[in-house]
Amino acid sequence: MQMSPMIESFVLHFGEMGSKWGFNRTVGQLFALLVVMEKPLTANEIAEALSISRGNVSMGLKELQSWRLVQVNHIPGDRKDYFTANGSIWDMANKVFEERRKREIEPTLSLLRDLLLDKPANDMESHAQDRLNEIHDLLEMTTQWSVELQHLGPEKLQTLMKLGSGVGKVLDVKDRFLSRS
Amino acid sequence: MQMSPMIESFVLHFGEMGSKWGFNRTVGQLFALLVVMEKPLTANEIAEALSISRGNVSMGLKELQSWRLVQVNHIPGDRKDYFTANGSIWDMANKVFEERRKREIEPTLSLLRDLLLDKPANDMESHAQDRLNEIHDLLEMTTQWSVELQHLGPEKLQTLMKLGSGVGKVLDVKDRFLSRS
DNA sequence: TTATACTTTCAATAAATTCTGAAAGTTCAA
DNA sequence: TTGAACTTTCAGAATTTATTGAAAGTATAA
Repeated sequence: MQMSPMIESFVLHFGEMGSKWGFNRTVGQLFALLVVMEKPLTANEIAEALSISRGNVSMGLKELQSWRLVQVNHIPGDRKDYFTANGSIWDMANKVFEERRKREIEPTLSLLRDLLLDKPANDMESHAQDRLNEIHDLLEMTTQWSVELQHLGPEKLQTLMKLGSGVGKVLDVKDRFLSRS
Repeated sequence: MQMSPMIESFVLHFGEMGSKWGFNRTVGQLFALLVVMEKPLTANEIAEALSISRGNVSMGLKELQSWRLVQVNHIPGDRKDYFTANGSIWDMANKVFEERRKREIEPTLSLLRDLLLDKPANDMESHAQDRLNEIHDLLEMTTQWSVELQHLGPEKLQTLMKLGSGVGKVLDVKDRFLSRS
């Protein structure tokens, strides 16, 4: 399976960016390839296309499955696993976002909660706790918000985003509306 | 400079999380320590507190400066550099967010724009371009949005976040308001 | 049950990243 | 100027992470 130059640059770039996005190079490439390909691919085709070992592909697919980003398909009478990217681009972005929240934010939030339970032993700790508290509140608020935005569903979210900074105006409208009643 | 157990767990945790947040362990620890400390610290104090080499501290501080997260202070009659975290927790979160956008999103957006300029050579490329286009639009929209939200300023942003999923209702209110005139 | 066509695992190795500490650089008071 | 007090740099060492490929595992058809 030969990649066209366009697809190849995309795949390689996603590999490089992969590390910034929470997975490694191979996983990034794997994902990019599956997203861009029309047909489901077998593990061997993937290994060949990316010039990496079969074992590495297996690991990478496992990782992508833990992110719920790929789907396994079967063809009747064929014993191989066929892989595709799972869901629309929007769905995938959502999953990456959510997964990263779980991995990057939740553990910190949980530690902060623990540390804030203890009484500060001295001035230094007291000041430190103030800072921890600010961080906790910020993380909690943004987490909460992102959860709620996801529940809003794609359509409303898209409306909201297109509104852009116009959101400020909407808030004003709301204030005016409320103060009238 | 001895860290209290509470501060130590915080610092160590931030070190571990650091890698998920776009910097390495040492940089994460450095940052956590500066955030939590009331007084400015010298590079030597930091090295001692974290039990790492002086050179490593110098590198780490340089990195944090590139994120605009630390400030250098001087005390008259003292030749040493004194470091503190720069701005409120809110400011720092903003900076991290913005910096990550620049590093994680912009390069991809720029590559996608390039790849979308070429005419697709065949069916496979045509399908691939459709996918690239979806990704491009999504990234562009969210980038745009996050820029505008930042310009909104902390107060309005906080109002908006506290509104949570109530934002859906506000959108409805806006619709009703508009359709009346 | 065996052979076959596949997948997964994992120990060894390769590659990438981080860290150290000695040396070089800078600044400033004397 | 000099030299003391500091900072930065960078080559090599240590550590961490990723990759390979051979061996083990699994499912199916005959």
